[in-house]
Amino acid sequence: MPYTTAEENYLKAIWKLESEGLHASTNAISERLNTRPASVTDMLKKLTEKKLLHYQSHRGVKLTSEGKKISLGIVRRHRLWESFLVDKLQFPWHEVHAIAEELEHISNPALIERLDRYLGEPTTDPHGDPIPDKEGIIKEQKQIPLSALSENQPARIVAVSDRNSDLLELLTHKKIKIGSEIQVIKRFSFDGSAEIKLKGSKIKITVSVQLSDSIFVTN
Amino acid sequence: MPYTTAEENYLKAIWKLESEGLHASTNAISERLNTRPASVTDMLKKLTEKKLLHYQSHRGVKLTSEGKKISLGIVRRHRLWESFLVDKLQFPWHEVHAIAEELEHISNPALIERLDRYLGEPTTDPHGDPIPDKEGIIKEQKQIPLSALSENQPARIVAVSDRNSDLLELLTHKKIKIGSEIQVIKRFSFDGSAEIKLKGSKIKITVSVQLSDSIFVTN
DNA sequence: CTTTTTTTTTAGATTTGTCTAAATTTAAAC
DNA sequence: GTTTAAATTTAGACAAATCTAAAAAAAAAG
Repeated sequence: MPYTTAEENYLKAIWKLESEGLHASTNAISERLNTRPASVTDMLKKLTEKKLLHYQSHRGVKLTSEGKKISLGIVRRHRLWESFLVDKLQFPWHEVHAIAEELEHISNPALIERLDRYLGEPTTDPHGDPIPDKEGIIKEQKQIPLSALSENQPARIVAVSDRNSDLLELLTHKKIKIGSEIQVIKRFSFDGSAEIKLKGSKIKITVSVQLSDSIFVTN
Repeated sequence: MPYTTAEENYLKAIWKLESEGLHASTNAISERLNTRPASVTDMLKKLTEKKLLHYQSHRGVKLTSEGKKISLGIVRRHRLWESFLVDKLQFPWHEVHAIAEELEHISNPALIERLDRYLGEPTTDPHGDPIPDKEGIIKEQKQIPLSALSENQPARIVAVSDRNSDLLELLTHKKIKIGSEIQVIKRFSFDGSAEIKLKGSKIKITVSVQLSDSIFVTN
């Protein structure tokens, strides 16, 4: 019942791949976790024995429903701690991901329940990602990357990738926030960059492909 | 520079023994950590190589000044988290020690600094133990166990052992709190038990030796 | 000051999570 | 459809932290 930090990191990585609609292959997991593929194979076998994964050699893995449950618990803890760090300790959002990666492995249920209540039972974390509830139910809102938004279509930023702290620093600098109303003025096929406008501001902001792939909007 | 959880647990155990005026012998450490003496010997060697301990075979250990610094950092984190859990998350104090044992190993300096500020830079934790400051300076207040307090001598409870969650439950039940003014009415040499009176209350409370060894007072 | 007991250390094994290098399987290219 | 390339797994090794059993050292008892 108690999983190691290593096991939890694998579960979370696999869950993320699945939730991004990607195939959880040995290589994909090894890239996310910065470990060698051979190590991944070993762990996949171990987690399969524990009935957390469906695994067939050379075919990648899928979480079992138990595996999903565990993963959602980890994601919940991670996102609650991120909320705590930003809302209560006033951390700039780009600093919180790494710290939450450590805090998420402390799995005392009473702690998480009290933390949740203390924070006012938030439904999204500082990056706009939904926080699974106690039962592991997560409200995925339909969202598309800014790179897929058509020109002139008004939209609202609902989330940004939390993986890269440099990205978040850039967003802060350009004053791009969760909840901002946004519109793509023009997109350039040469490099995929786009000029966007934030509601309530006259100035145009140029965003690179890399950036528009990391910003998620809804309309 | 980054120490493992196991290393930190040894350092903290040794620091505690030293701060209780005890000799940090292999056996004493092994009892505190619930490990076998053979394992302790191995770790003592390892920590000695890292210049955190002075160690001579069969002679026990002492912390070096670097070892002391590291230990005080761990103690600081532990006590700050305990304060957070009680003051902010409203945990009953007897539940917080175990959780803080996990949180204390997260050693992000910015996190601890912000937590400290958020809590109002507290100087003692919920059990009355002093919290080392950022520089590792700890204000030890002179305190004696209640078992050493003479009859009728008025005193104030300044701390209680935090090691045993059952103890804290008992204290809560008997309404014995940090800061309570207290007096030993009579002590019985048969079993070392004592009858005490709390200021502002008529009723006498009987405390066992075990209990009076775990309550610390000043006068 | 020997003998016995206790404490501590050594020696060797085990588990977990990782690695490298080589072998194998699957997928892609021609 | 072979051949080549990429992905995955196997085999074997290693470091960390633990254990048991046995040996050695120190302390206590006589």
